[in-house]
This record gives sequence, C-alpha cells and structure tokens, in this order.
Amino acid sequence: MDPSERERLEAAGWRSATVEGFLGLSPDETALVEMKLSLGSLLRQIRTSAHLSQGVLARRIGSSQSRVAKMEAADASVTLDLIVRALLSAGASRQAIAEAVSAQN
Amino acid sequence: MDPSERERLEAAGWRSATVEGFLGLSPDETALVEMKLSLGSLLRQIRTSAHLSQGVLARRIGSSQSRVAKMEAADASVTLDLIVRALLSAGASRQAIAEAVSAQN
DNA sequence: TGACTATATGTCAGATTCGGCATAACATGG
DNA sequence: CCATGTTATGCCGAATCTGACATATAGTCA
Repeated sequence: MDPSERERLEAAGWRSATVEGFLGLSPDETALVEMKLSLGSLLRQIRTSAHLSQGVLARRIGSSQSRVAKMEAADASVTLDLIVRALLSAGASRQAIAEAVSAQN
Repeated sequence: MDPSERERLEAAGWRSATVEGFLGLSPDETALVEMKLSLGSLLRQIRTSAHLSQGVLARRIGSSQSRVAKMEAADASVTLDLIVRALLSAGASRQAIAEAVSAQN
C-alpha cells in the first residue's frame, strides 16, 4: 500500500490494534480494508453512473447522506454489511460485488 | 429458495422487515442472506479441511465456539464483517471469498 | 451405560455501528 | 461576490452485534 493511501486510511479512522501496528496493519486487516475500499469505489461508480447524489441514494436505501459518503470512503465506522446492502439496493450484481472483493489494488 | 432452506433461515432468526415480508425476503435481503450462507459454508469447509474444531479456530481468531457455529450457520446475529474476518484468519484468499460471494446456490 | 468431544442454541452486558443532524468544504453558475 | 448543490466530517442517542458463558444435543469409544 502506498504512503498517501495509508494517510487517507488513517484519516478515515483506521488504526491497527496490534503492538507493531504503528508500522502497518496485519495482512488480514489490510485485505479487509482493501475490500471495503474497492466496494466503496464500486458504489460510487454505480451511483454516479445513475446520476444520483449521495443524498438521493441515501433516501432510496433508507440511510443518510453522511453514511453514503462514509461508505464510499470506506470509513472505519461502516461495515461490509452496510456497503453490500447499499450496493445491492443500487442494483449491483453479486458478480460485480465479487469482482470488487477479489480485486487487487 | 426451497421451503426447507427457508425453514432453516427462519430458525436462524431471519425475518423480513417488510410488510409483505411474511411471504418472503426482498430480493436484496435474499441475496445478502445467500452470500452469508455461502461464506459460512466456505468457512466450515476451510476449517474442516484443516482438521480444526470450532473451539480451536475460535481461540485462534479471538472469538468463541458459539460465534463460529453461528458464522457457519449464517445466523442472523453475525455480520458479513465477522465472517470475512474469520475467513481471512483461517487462510481463505480474496479470490476464494469472491467466488463464494458470487456463487448462486 | 458413562465419559468425552464436538456442535448448536439461548442469553446478556459491554462494545460497536447505525441513521440523523449540524456544519464545513468545495464547486458551479449567476 | 452570493446562492445553490454536493460531498466530507464530527457528534450523539438508539439500535445492533460481539465475546463469553451456560446449557442442550449428538456422536464415539470403551
């Protein structure tokens, strides 16, 4: 992971729970964060393709604009569940979601 | 989804929040539940392949035997996050996880 | 049968995440 | 410059999820 990306993630609230963690997330933690980033990007892509604002999508899926912003940014306070629910509501196929899950950045 | 599977899911705590939901989950809810079932199966497969009991795996990933049982059963009280974390800890690749996500049952 | 191991199910206090709200930051077109 | 629309960030009470524990169920071996 490049340093600027790391900066973004730390700003987004990601912190390692491990002792040596100041220098990096564990491989598993990294994989999970990368999945969320990838899924967040997919959500933004689908949303913008549909010409929807975050606020409009939020109402459509029963959430709030701030949550959608956080989903797309893969903020530490959003779960995989929430992002996947949003993706499904926005019309993403399981196939598309799977591709984002496996994508290496 | 066949009726016996539905029975299992209702026993596992799944209930639709929609009004017409007594007759079925929404397509999105169904897709999410199917993803969890698929990932739960994968977890069981990986665990048994490694000849680990639920209890041993649980300690290894910092959880409890009952949680692992619920993950594998896709109980309504477990999140996608928890299952995916467990899978990564158990050594599943993102590719393998992605396949479970896209799999149609 | 009883002892042992593995898995399933239920409960609960504490931790985490949620939607909603306020507000800041940024862009675009008057 | 101002107004308008969009997105980002911080906060909070309510809702949800977690690990831990107790206990039930089921299989195996002697």
